[in-house]
Amino acid sequence: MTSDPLEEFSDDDLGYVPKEGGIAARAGLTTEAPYLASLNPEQRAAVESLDGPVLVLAGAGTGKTRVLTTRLAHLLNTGRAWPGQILAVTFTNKAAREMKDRIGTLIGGIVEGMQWLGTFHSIGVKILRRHAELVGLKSDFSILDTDDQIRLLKQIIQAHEIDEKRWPARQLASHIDGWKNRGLTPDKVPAGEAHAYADGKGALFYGEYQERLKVLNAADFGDLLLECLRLFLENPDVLEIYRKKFKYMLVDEYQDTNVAQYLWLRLLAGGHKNICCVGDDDQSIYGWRGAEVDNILRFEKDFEGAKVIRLERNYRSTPHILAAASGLIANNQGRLGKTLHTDREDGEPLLVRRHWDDDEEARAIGEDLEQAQRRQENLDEIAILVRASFQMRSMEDRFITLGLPYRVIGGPRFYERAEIRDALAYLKVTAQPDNDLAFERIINVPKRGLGDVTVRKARAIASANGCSLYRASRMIVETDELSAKPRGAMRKVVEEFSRWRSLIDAMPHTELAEMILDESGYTEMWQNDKSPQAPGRLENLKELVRSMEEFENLAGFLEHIALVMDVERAETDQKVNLMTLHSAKGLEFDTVFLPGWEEGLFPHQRSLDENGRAGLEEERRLAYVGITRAKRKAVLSFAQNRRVHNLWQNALPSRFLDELPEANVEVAESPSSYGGGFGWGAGSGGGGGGRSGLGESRFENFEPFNNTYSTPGWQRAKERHSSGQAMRSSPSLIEGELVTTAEPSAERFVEGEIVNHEKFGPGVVTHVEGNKLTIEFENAGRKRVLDSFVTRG
DNA sequence: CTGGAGGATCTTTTT
DNA sequence: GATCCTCCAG
Repeated sequence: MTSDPLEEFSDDDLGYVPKEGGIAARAGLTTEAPYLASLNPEQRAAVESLDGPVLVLAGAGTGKTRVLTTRLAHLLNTGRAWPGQILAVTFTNKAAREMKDRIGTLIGGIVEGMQWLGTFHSIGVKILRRHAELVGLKSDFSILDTDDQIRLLKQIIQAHEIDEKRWPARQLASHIDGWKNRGLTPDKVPAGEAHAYADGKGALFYGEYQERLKVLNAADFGDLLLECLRLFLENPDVLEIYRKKFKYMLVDEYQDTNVAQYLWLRLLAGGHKNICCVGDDDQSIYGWRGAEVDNILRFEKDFEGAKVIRLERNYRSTPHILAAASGLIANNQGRLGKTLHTDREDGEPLLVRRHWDDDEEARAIGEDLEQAQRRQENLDEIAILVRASFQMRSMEDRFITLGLPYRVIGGPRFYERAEIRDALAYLKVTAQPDNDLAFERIINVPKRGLGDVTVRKARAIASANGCSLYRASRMIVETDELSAKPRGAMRKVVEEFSRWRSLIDAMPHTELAEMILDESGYTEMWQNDKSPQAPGRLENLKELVRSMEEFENLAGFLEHIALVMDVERAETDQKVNLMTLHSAKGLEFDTVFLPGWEEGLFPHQRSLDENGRAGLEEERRLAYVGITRAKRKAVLSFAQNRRVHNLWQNALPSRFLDELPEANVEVAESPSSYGGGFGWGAGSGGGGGGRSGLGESRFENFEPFNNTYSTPGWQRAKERHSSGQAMRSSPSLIEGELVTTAEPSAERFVEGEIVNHEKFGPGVVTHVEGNKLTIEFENAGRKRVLDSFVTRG
């Protein structure tokens, strides 16, 4: 079969224009493709508007992925473009894979030709490797992960003798990431911002870091885009190649693009302007890592003559769920505005539950899950979505006790585990001897007597000779620079690596990997380790070798894992899903549990403190994402007491709960609510319900717990809450509300005051920070608590 | 150079 | 509570 047009198409046929009718015509299909018939009018418009800039505003559950894939199929089917002429970018590997799969089922094997369907990063790498020399790299440059990045920055910080305690490398890394996200090279960093780190050394270090990367022939994640952008800007001829090549562009989750990505897209779309962006401003939840909601809000201005298509018909959720989510998100100001509607008529209101503490919350959810299990419901269709990962622990504890099958999605990434990184470092050094960071990582793992001193000597030789650490190590063993013991150890390491390298082409890469791990003593190190995690780590190492089987060779495997930080595990058993709200985006479940709707946790205090109103709105979008994951049922809950860092904090119902339309919400006391043995102890002072302040949460005082809310601490907390609510109308004051808001002086505690805490007993206030008190308790030691938990005397 | 003890910091989310 | 880091004694 030489008639397959794809076989004749080479990626370098840039000027090639497919003949009229394209693949479909050749294959003898009719003009009215069957896949169009099943679309609703808006979806169809989104699929068929092929020319010029198009923004598809796709609300939650409106068939976004379907539109994207059908549009791709349509482009191919109508002969507008060959697979290799379409650029389709996503944010996650998962999304890219899913799109590939779905196109595959739609139009068969053509997917193979879609070489430019992938994440921003993977496409960036592909382009960079081809033109690496133009940005000061070699085409086999290595890709640093966050960990490598931090270690490299630490070296730079140390070289400048900066106190790393005061200026953590992490912080510098996040500044640099931020700059890269905004498309700023070191020379472009605004002077004011350079001062954010180490009294103005930020930009300087950024520059040095970039230089080091070039010497190491490496790029970090941010570079994959930024350097690509620089490549295009400095080499118009290169840009022109890609402008011609990509006749059509497709962008998924456009609301998540950062400035660098936006600039990159705009450059590429500059010629033909056939760019279609799909997204939902209401689901923009990645502002903290540089995403600019503004990109989507500004689309019509940026791309002249843009067509905007709204997908508002929801195929996922019940009317109650949709109405609740819509009511909530309507509180946001910066949005394009959409009204989701559905034809469904069934459904029950959202359930809001109050719990005493996080354990009770977990217990209640556990009971619901057991019931669902008894009713033979599909556990895969149930999810618990939490704001912060620490919330997962009480859930997991409970599920383990109950023997409920569950899976954690997103959790600690496989490739980020220490043992996996070590093993990978061995493989990397074998394949790429000049990978200094990898070599440094394992030069003394397992312990072989090559400590700091030895490594420093080797590094000195390396920089004196302008060569890599590995080469320097080879040189150093020929000299008397090292004393006998380290020299012998070093010689052994270096020789082993060169032996392993010589075997790369001689044996299957999986076997080689096993051999390296065994002969280096790495496996043995964990076998001798008595910690309870050790067997799991050995298991992970086996899993790693197993996962290598899918790849042709070592180099292919290493390239893959640099970009795909997660491993897909085939799961067949039915399990309840546990994950963060962020990783739930794009998924849907029959029933969704949303625990932890408390002020400070959700919305997260940090979001409010650091980003004020914008932070609050992003949190609200996160809430919107959470609710709209549910097809049939959503159960929201909040706990009045939550353990954070092992000390108890009292909490108030999230303002988001109050923003849900009453008609769509049903309030329930926790089914297993008996308050436990904690008790509020003191205070019976009656009549607490007298306040009818506008700001009071309607979830604070429902029966039958009313009487417990009259303690002085609770009263204070309520007042604070209402002052917080008052601030909602004057958004500029959002920052620092609740926890740091000053109360009327009469209520404040001062240092040295003797106080009593319901749980910890008597103690002395040693420090006051807003309403956070540090108290030296007679029996419980030093704790940080909120003032509403203690009484005078 | 190693290992253990003690201390600080932290828990938003990802390529 | 956990992990990561630093410091100090062998």
